[in-house]
Amino acid sequence: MALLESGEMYLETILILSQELPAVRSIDVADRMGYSKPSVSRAVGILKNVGMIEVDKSGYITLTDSGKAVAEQIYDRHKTLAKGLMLLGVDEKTAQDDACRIEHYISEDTFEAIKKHLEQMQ
Amino acid sequence: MALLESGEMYLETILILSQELPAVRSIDVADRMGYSKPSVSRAVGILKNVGMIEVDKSGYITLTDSGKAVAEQIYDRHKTLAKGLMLLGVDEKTAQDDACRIEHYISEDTFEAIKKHLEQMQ
DNA sequence: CATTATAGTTAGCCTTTGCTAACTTTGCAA
DNA sequence: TTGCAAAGTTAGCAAAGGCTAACTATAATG
Repeated sequence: MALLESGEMYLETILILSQELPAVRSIDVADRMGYSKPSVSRAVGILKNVGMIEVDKSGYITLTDSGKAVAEQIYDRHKTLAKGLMLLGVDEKTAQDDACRIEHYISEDTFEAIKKHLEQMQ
Repeated sequence: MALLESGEMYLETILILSQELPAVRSIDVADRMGYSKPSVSRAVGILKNVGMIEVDKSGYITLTDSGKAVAEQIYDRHKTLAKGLMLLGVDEKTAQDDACRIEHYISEDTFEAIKKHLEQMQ
């Protein structure tokens, strides 16, 4: 009953949606991720159980401090990696897609090294 | 009955072992990857069925042309990514581990862009 | 108020990819 | 030749994370 890479994607999506919408519901997450309602329902239940999000009686989802920390870390990675790949000449769509996968699989050390390198490049 | 990221890892491991050993058996793959014999047995069966490897009556495994193409692509990515990360200051162990994961998740475009960039850096 | 659309949940299936337990098969050595 | 060790297979479990079908609950509309 865990949630690993997929959990990170849910949290990142919730963060992004919370910057776009006045309130985030499961259905918004499902629409954005292209997943079914039951898949999101289960993921939301798990993320709630592990203390990453809170869901009020109206079904509005908010990130807890720890959930926000994870979401922001991943989103930060996403933006940095995507921007970096575009800097290397990769087209926007591909850069976004690849960043979206890589972001879950690199260590903190590697991310920091890449980030520093990209800063020096400019 | 497919084999995706895991299949790539099996093929890469078979390629590496075939450069180290006179012949590669399932047990060698199991030992190297730290997997159980049944896990490898199934993977070998699938890779054989999809035409990525051949297994003779003695149990010796060889890559087919298509299997070798995949294995070499992944191994090439691995070496390039790991070397690149070390160039950015990531320690060897971390670079190896991260390369081992990233190698399965990037597009050809992204890999080529990274490779070109690393070449220009030197 | 009754109906319908929207949101969420429950139950249960499927695939991938690991595992253990328990066989079978084979080869070598006493 | 018997007999064990090493290699491989079979059967079946587990977890993660998608899915559909079908239900419930709520909200909005005629």
